[in-house]
Amino acid sequence: MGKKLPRNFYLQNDAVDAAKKLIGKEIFTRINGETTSGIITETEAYLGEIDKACHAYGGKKTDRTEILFEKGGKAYVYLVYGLHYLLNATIGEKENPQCVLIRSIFPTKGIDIMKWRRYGSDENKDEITKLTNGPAKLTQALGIDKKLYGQSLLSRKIWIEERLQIPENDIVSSPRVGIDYAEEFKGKEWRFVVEDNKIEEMIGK
DNA sequence: TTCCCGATTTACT
DNA sequence: GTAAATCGGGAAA
Repeated sequence: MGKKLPRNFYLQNDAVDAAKKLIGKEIFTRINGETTSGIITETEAYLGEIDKACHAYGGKKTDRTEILFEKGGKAYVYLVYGLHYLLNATIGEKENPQCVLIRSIFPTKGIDIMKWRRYGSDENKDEITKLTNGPAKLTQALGIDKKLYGQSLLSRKIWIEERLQIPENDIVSSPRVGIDYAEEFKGKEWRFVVEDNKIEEMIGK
């Protein structure tokens, strides 16, 4: 079993570094006694007050964003397009509202449970990676919704563990997705991806 | 109180 | 390739 990431990991004041380091870690939820997990394969960094793509840009504190301003290591969950919940890990000391969006995971534990949550049955025969290869897909599979807003990432409901050491060369950076409004920040390569087949090689599937 | 539109997914043509 | 689904945050009025 892996080791839970310590509080200190989330207190660094550099979401870009944190986003890179979260690649290859394993995220778990335990909802209604059912444990599900996956290895993180895609992340994006949101750099807080200075970042026009970040919800806390300009220090904007609202009911939705207030958790970003607390000490790092919490789940920032919010609804997009009226339909989908997205999950972020908050990063930084108090009053430093950075975060990392988890955009894709490689399913590991509780795969049948995740299939039920996504498809309403465990019969689906799509490639396993399709189960959780999107920011809203993985929240649905992991059973994450508004109830986990603000939940500590060192809790029993949701947490992240050490897992794979991904070689630097296997992590590809690119511009973030869906933030064209962010002007000079839209080109920043603050998105990090490792290919699914690298994960498969490393865990021997 | 009204109005606009989004850090997406899925099912169409 | 385009469009529908569907909620609520937050700015404007």
